[in-house]
Amino acid sequence: MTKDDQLDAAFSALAHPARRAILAQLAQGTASVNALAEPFDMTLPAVSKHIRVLEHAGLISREKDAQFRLCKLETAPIQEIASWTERYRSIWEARFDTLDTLLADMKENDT
Amino acid sequence: MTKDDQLDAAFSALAHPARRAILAQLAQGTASVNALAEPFDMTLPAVSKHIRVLEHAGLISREKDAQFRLCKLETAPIQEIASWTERYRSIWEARFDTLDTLLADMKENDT
DNA sequence: GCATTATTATACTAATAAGTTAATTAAACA
DNA sequence: TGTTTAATTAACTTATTAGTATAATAATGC
Repeated sequence: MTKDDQLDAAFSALAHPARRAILAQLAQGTASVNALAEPFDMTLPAVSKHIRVLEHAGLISREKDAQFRLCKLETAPIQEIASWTERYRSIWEARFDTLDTLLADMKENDT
Repeated sequence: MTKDDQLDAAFSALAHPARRAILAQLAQGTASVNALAEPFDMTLPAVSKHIRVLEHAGLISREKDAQFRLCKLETAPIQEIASWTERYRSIWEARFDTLDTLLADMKENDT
């Protein structure tokens, strides 16, 4: 899988609020599928599918524990995304500086 | 539009390599639709649609200039995503520390 | 006014996504 | 062994996505 494919999968997986909510739950620690499904107004197979999508994107891993499948957050794809956003930081900071200068100017000139 | 919807739109828009490539082009400065389409092996209407998706997600804005529609990168949604990833930074740093400690341990004990 | 250039709209196809219900697998437990 | 609990698979529906070709709009420049 190319880097682009990995980003495709990660961005696409994160483009659903239920899946982001599942990751937020997993930030508190590992959990079973049933536990993860509990807060949602959705059938279990639907949640199961969301979990598969997250796993396919490498955002979670799974471990069998008796009759449970414990899900665990994996951060690598999130780090990839964070690093992708960094390429744009200089742009937004430059624009913020511009806005900042403009605001300072306005204050100085009492406009 | 709720914050969740904004993130949905942004993540979803970024889940296509052509759209990320368009943003990369726009990081160099504004550009017309034709200029943006040039590097792609794709029809113009297809690129036009990708641009609409980016605009809908707030990732670009447009300005009419004669017969051209100049596209401009907008960083707000990228900042939102960067900020979303930050919630998980403590987790990946903690794990890195663990790995780090483990490696140091191995070295110390010559295992 | 008319041809050219830039862009979008329309109409269509094929693939994928998100959800459902019902059936199945697999381990635990009594 | 039979039942319960956990989770997935299968089959299906509906909606959306990504692309195409072709037609339409809109401004420019001769």
